[in-house]
Amino acid sequence: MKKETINILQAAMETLGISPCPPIDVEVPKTGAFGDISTPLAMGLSRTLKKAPRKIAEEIVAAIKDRGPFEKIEIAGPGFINFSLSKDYLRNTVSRLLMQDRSLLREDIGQGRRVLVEYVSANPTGPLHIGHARGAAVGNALCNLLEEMGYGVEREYYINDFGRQIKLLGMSVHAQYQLLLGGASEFPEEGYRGQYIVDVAQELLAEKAEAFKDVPFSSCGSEITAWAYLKMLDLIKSDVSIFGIKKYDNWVSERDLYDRGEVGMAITDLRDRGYIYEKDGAVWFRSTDFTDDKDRVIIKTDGSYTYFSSDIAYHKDKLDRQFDIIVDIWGADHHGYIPRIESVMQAFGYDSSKFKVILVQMVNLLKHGEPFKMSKRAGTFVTLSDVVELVGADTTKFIFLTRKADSHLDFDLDVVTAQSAENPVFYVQYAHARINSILDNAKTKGIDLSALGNTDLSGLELEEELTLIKKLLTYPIMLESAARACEPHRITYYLQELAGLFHAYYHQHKVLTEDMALSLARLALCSAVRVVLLDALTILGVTAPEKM
RNA sequence: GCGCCUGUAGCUCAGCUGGAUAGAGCAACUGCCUUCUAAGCAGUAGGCCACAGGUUCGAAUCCUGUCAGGCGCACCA
Repeated sequence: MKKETINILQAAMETLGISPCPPIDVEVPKTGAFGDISTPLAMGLSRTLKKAPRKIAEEIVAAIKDRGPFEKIEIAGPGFINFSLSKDYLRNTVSRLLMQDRSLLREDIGQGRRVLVEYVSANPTGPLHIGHARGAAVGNALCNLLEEMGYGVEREYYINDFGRQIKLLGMSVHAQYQLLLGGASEFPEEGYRGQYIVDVAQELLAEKAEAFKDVPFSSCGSEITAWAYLKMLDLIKSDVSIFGIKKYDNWVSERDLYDRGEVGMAITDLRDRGYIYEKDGAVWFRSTDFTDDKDRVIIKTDGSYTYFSSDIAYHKDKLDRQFDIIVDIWGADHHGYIPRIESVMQAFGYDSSKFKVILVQMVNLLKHGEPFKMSKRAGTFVTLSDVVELVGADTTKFIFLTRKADSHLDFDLDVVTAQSAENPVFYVQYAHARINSILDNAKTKGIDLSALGNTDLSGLELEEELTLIKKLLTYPIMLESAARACEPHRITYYLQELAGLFHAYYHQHKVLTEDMALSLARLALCSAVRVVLLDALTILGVTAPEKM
């Protein structure tokens, strides 16, 4: 619908000899009174052409020779050109959807361009919690969306398996292991105290028996740490799977970056480019040459690297892999890092407009309406797997996706579980299940559904039916804007609107009636709605149940 | 103090990158199940889009300032 409109307008502009033709913007009007699709084109031209917008609109409309699928083109308001689709075109849409005409679902806007999306990347020192779940839901849906829109997507998880945190994990497990054996109980000051540490220590005991009993951390620490780290990685991978997130393509290890010498090489590269200097016994990156407000230390006076060093190496590694777009999804508490990473990108000569950071706001977890403070160190946190068990993966994902990534979000465990039956995800899923049930019903009545795509649809006359089809036609337009803006939450809103239109239609009109031709036409319409519901839910990573 | 994010109905949030008359879900009130699933539908009510300027044909949307909340400002990771 969008493409057809633009083509018509472009042809008209050519006829009028208006060149260069400005980019043509079309939009779906808020109400049907303004047509099915509309353009403010004439208003935008009024300045350069020095003519009244309505006058220009008249000229454009007069220059349209082939009206395409539109039966009515009219000028309204300050100079909008409003297009209304013919009923035949609308009915034909239903057939095309049933015949799997993919152009009605999405446009290939990616054209194979390669996108890297990094998300979650939680430290491998414990299970994922509710905060990570939001990043996971958004990242997963965004990847699905971009993939569907024709981009070559790689999903990536960066593992901070080097440095202090991971050592603390090893020390915590070591201490817990000694405790289990009744040994000395010197638990590290800032160690992790969650139940999962006890579980892992018990596993260690089961696997290695008393091999490390009373052995000091200094002599068995690296072995235990490496072992515990692998357990944590398994735990995270299992959480990802439990939550119904598609598998990652790449797990990039920070330690590997050091082992392969990439950190050193990245710094050498920056030095060659003239962005490195030494001061006060430390080595600095002059990020102020770019967007950062202060320079950053990368090698401390004691000779060790800062965390930023491996970040430099990691982002250079991303650049070396030649992606067209690089997306990092971070918790909003890391927003202060954007300028310095952007600076790194620019220092390596990369067009930083191809680098995009999506900030996912913190999840404000509530219990009984009260803030529930989580601390991994203290072991008081709600794990992702707990939430999935309590609330369900679909509901959790859908809730996270009904909001812009950077809006604050209260996740009240009581509300979410108590009202789960009124959750918007069920509203949408219910529409899908309901259609399924109607189709089943038709089958048991002996109606042949195999040729719905070729059914005569002239019986679709009702306002509700035409409105429903128009909504289906806006699906690819919505998907495109969601993909361009990297905002998968728009899909959830579309779904609620589509489901709403369907529920209303369902209540006002029987699909299966005495009139067989009409019944078939309505069954076809229902099937077409189902196609889109299923498609959109799949992109969100939410299931579409057959029955509820 | 500086920077980033947020401020839209009683509550939680949308608002399609500047368009036409401001949108939904909860909560409140009124109706609807001998009819394909009531996890549903129909209706009522609810607004100074934080505030003040500016930009233009046109602003919830862009710019400046103010106020309020959140989060960052390490030779930690």
